[in-house]
Amino acid sequence: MPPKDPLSITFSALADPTRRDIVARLRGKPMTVSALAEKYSMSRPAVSQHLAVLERASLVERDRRGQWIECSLSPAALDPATEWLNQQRVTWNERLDHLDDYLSRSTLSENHRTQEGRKS
Amino acid sequence: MPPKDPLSITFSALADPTRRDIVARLRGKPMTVSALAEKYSMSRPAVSQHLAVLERASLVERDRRGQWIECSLSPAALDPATEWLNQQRVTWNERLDHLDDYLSRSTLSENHRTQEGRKS
DNA sequence: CTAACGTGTAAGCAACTTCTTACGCATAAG
DNA sequence: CTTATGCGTAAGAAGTTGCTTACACGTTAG
Repeated sequence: MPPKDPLSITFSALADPTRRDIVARLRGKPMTVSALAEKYSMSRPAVSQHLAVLERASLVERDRRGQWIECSLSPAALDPATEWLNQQRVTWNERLDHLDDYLSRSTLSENHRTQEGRKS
Repeated sequence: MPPKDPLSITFSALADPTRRDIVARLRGKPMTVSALAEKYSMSRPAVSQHLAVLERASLVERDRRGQWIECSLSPAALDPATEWLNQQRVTWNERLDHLDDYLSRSTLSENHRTQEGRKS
């Protein structure tokens, strides 16, 4: 069967609360697999498999450090998904002015040009 | 057994190329179910089931119009997913922006968690 | 009325997910 | 060396997904 397209891989990687929590937790600092596994009420292999899904989506990298493996985030892999969602917004922008309130604090930064101010 | 959380419902609804195409196609112009089904090489019940998934994610509304059912988007349902994705990126940039502070200060307090403090 | 159309639901099936336990392998420690 | 630790993979159970065909139900046409 044909391999899944990248966007589907990304979205289905994010369609699990444990994996989203891993991403959010790694957002602050890299962690080893066992340090991550302590945070969840499932077995360590289950966490390892979640990490494999995130790695397949290019969201997480694992670096061997002696006996330990340090997991770190590759947040650029979220860009295509974010871009797809923003693409949907473009056509809706007349009806979505309330989104500015919803997102303004997180999206509007001088470092990004992704969100142009809409006509007011 | 426990019901899925809203974010997981949204992301897994988007984790399918047919459903993303339906969302993109419905963007701006409502369509009937059969008009949608003509666009894909699968049976009409399959499209109907995809619509049910999108409806369960509050992304699509079906309105009976006589014999036909018109499908339209409920774009606000994408807000939480967009917000989550942007949150990840913002925190990543905050990390990079704070890196200089982090390296130049010997003591680390949680007082500098604001976005306003990040100018070069 | 009867027939055709637009649609949803039911049942079934193959493929995929998400967990488990058991095991293998490498590194570190005694 | 021998043992413990960190981690991955294998195999299997249980549930979910994505399709199919068959059918039911309401609406429109003749």
